[in-house]
Amino acid sequence: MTEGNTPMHRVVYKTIRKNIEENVYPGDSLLPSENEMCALFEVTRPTIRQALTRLENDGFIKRYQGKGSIVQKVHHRLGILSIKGVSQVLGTQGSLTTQIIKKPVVEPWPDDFMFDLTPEEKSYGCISMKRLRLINGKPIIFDIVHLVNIDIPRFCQKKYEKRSLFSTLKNDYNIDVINGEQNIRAINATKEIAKHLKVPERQAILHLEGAHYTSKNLRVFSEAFCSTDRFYLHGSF
Amino acid sequence: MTEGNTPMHRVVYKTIRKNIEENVYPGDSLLPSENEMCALFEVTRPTIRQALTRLENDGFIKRYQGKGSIVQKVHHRLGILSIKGVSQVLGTQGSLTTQIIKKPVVEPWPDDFMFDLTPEEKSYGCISMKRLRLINGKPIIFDIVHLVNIDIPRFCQKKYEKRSLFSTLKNDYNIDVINGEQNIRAINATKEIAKHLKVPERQAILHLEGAHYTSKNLRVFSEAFCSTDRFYLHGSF
DNA sequence: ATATATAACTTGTATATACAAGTTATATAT
DNA sequence: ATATATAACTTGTATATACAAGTTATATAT
Repeated sequence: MTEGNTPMHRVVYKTIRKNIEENVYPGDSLLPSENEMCALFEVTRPTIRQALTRLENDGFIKRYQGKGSIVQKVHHRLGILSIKGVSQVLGTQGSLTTQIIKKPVVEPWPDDFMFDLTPEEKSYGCISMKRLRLINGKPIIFDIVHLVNIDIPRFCQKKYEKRSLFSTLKNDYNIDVINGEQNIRAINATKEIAKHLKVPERQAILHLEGAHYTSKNLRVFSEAFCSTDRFYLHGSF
Repeated sequence: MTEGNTPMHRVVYKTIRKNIEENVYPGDSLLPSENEMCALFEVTRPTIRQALTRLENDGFIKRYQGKGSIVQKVHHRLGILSIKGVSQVLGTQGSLTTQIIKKPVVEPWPDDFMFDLTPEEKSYGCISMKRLRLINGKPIIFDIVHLVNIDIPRFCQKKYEKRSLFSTLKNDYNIDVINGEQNIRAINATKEIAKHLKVPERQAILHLEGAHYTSKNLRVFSEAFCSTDRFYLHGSF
């Protein structure tokens, strides 16, 4: 009924999602039918359907009565929003690359941190790093990450140019993001932000403050500044 | 098993949601238990649970094992995001009021409309109106609505200062929003936008282009400009 | 080769039933 | 009045079963 302590509907959800993210089930393909998955996972249809409902809700698949479940193309995401090109000529928005502006380093929290911290979190201190994300060589996001310094071994020594921070946490440390929140504003670019994003100073920039809640005693905070002249954020509901 | 043509899990979802929105179940209160609702709606637990799962997913309730389902306070929403004050001293963000800048009027589509239109939609033309939304007298959103002119009787004669456009569609015309999408950018305020929002020209403004898909052959488009110096948009995932 | 009817698949909706795990109310002992 | 154990509630997880409604594959007739 469960695998270890994980309920089967969660096991099914995670497995299918992982297969989608790793292109085992590519975008636009049909997932195995519900009956096939019952055999695969050795559970019954209501359990499979619970997992599929959540996958559909999270945007990974779309279900059609009588036809099957179609895998949706994975978009680059920023919290609840995905990044989309002003011109769709890029296909899947071109390749997203990352430059590390400031490598991960242990330091005290900034004085006026954007989210309230618990006393425990304050006492741990934080690890911070700065990244620039580019699509086709054009900088579109400048972000500053802070995570609680709960003494994750060798975290600061790892390379993040080619690996997602969150997939590193998941794969190397078995730390999963459970949920999160984002605050969104528009600000005029400061000199520093303008320099990183290669836009004129005072140009309008999206400012996103996000907090991710994980399966361990670890919150990950991100402050992202996005240039939206050639790319925008997209949400559906 | 269904009510008219509506499956019971949807009837349950709509009824509970309506009761929450109309304060029959106020924020922070306990919903009736699943067993009580089975009796109320004359269905079984899986059907109730399907509706509750969706209510929780949409942010209306939060469920606690062994305890019950707590109604969440309703926030003013803009698509998938809610409006939150920079200072939470406002409680539920103060009162949101609406001024109609331009009353609903039938007119041709703008030449360079933000979303692609079908030939059918183009031939119908549109109804458009402009609104200003204020919190505690401070303008925060200037929005321009276009909806396809499918000949909704007396639509242009109705008052929208005190009524939601979407609740008017739902209650007077039985037209429900099914889903939608939003594109989000930051722009520098033009002279017109600055005037409406009472901010300096060229100040950074959130620009949201939204399309709502309804139960009838009607799409509703909204172009919103948001001042985020005292309020910001919030999303959770 | 083509059209049509039907079989066989798919997802959608729903009831019935059972037990696990968490919280709250109540009974009892002191 | 207080502490503790237990009963009674809640939501969480899951199997079993059946039929509805939509799509696709196949069989058959021409």
